[in-house]
Amino acid sequence: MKYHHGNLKEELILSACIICEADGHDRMSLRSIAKEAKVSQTAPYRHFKTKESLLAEVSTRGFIELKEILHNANAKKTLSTKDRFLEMGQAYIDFGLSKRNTYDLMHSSVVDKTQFPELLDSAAGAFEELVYVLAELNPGISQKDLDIRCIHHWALVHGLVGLLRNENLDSSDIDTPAGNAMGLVRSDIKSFLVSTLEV
Amino acid sequence: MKYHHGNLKEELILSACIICEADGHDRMSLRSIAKEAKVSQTAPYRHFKTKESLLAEVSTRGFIELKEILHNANAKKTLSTKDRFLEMGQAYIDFGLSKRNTYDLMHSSVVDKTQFPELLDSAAGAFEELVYVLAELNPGISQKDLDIRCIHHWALVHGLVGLLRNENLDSSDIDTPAGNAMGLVRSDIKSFLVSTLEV
DNA sequence: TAATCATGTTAACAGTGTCAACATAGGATG
DNA sequence: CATCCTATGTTGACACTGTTAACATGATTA
Repeated sequence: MKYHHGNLKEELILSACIICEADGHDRMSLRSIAKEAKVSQTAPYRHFKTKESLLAEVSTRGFIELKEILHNANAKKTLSTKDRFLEMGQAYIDFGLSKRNTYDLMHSSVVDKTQFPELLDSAAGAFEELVYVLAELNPGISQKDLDIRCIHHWALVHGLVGLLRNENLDSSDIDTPAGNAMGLVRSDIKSFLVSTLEV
Repeated sequence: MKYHHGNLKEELILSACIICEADGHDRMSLRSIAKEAKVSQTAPYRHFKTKESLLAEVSTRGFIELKEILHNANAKKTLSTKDRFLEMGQAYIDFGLSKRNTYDLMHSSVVDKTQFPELLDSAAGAFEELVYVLAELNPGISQKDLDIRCIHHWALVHGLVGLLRNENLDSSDIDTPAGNAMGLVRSDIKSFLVSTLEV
C-alpha cells in the first residue's frame, strides 16, 4: 500500500473524460472521480486548483481529439480536395453527435476559456485544420475571403450539430417545417455541405 | 403578513430570468430565488417539480422573446425583403451576444427539451420566423430547398454567435487566422450574411 | 359550518466544492 | 548517512445545494 499514487493527475483526467462523456459535465463530481481513483476526496486539489480547471483539461483534450479527427479526414490523399473538405465536415458533425457531452463541455461556459491558455490553443488548433482545406480548395483567394469562408463553414457545422442534436426537430411524428428539413439534412449531410460551397 | 403569497409562481420565474442572465444558470440556486421572494426554501416546489422545470420556464421565455425580436425585425415594412432578412440575422446575433447567459441556457443540455412541450413549441416558433422571410425571399422555391435554406441560415447564425462570443478568437493582440477573420465578421455582420445568400 | 385542497413552513438527508491542518514519502543538501 | 524540504497524500470541517416528508394555514366549495 503506497501512500503516493504515482500517476494520479493523469488518472484523474482520464476518469473525468470518461465520466463527462458518460454523464455530462454537470453530473461529474470531484469526489466521485477521487473515489474511483481510490484516493481521498481532496487529493485532486493537489493537482487542480478548482473543479473548473480539471474540466478545462477535459475540454482541451476534446479539442485535441477533434483536431486529430479533422486532420485524419484531410489526410485521405486519394480524395479530391473537395471530397476531403466534405469528409472533414462529416467528421466534425459525427464528433459532435457521438461525443455529445464532451462537445457540450467544449462549448459550455462553465469553463472560462480565457483563463486556460492551452485550452485556447487547442481550440485554435482544431480551427486551423479547416483553414488548411479551404485554402487548398480556393487557390488564389484573398486572405480576407478565405477568413470569411472559414468562419462561414465553422459556424455552419457547429450550428448544425446543435440543430441535429435537438431530436425534437426531427421526430417524424411531428410535422413541423423544421422537422422535415432536419430529416433531409441528417440523411445526407455531405449534400447539404456541398450546397454551401457554391457561393 | 399574509401566509399565501398570491403570485409566487410568476415572481419566481421572473427572479429566475434575472438571476440566470446575471449569473448564469449554473450559479442560480432555488434557495436564493426563494429567499429573494421572501419565502421558504421549499416553497418553489409547490410550483415546480424540479429546478430543471423552472429553468425550462426561463428557457421558454427566452425563445418567446427571441421570436418577438425576429418578428419585429421582419415587420419593418419599409425595408426590402432582403434587408428584413439581414435585420433578422443581426437581431438574432445581437440577442445571442447581449442575453448571453439566457442564450446559453436555451441551448444547454441541463434542460431536456423533450420533456417540456411548451419549450419545444417556443423554440419551433422562433424558427418559424426565419421560414417566413426565406419563403418570401425565394418565391417559387421548392419546399425541400426552402427547408434546406432555413437550416443553413439558422445553423449559421447560431454557430456565429458561438464563435463571436469566444473573445479569444477576436482579441486583436493575438494574430491568429481565426482572430483576424472574426474581427472582420464582427465589424460587419450584415455583409457577412449577404455573402451567404448568394448560393 | 365543515371539509377539501392548494399553498405555505420547518426539519432533515445526502451530496457538493473547497479549505485548513496534519501526515508521509522521497529527493536534495549538509 | 542524517536532515530538511517539498510534493503529495489524509482527515475533518464548513457552507451550500436539491429534494423529500411531515405539518400548518388559508381559501374554495359542498
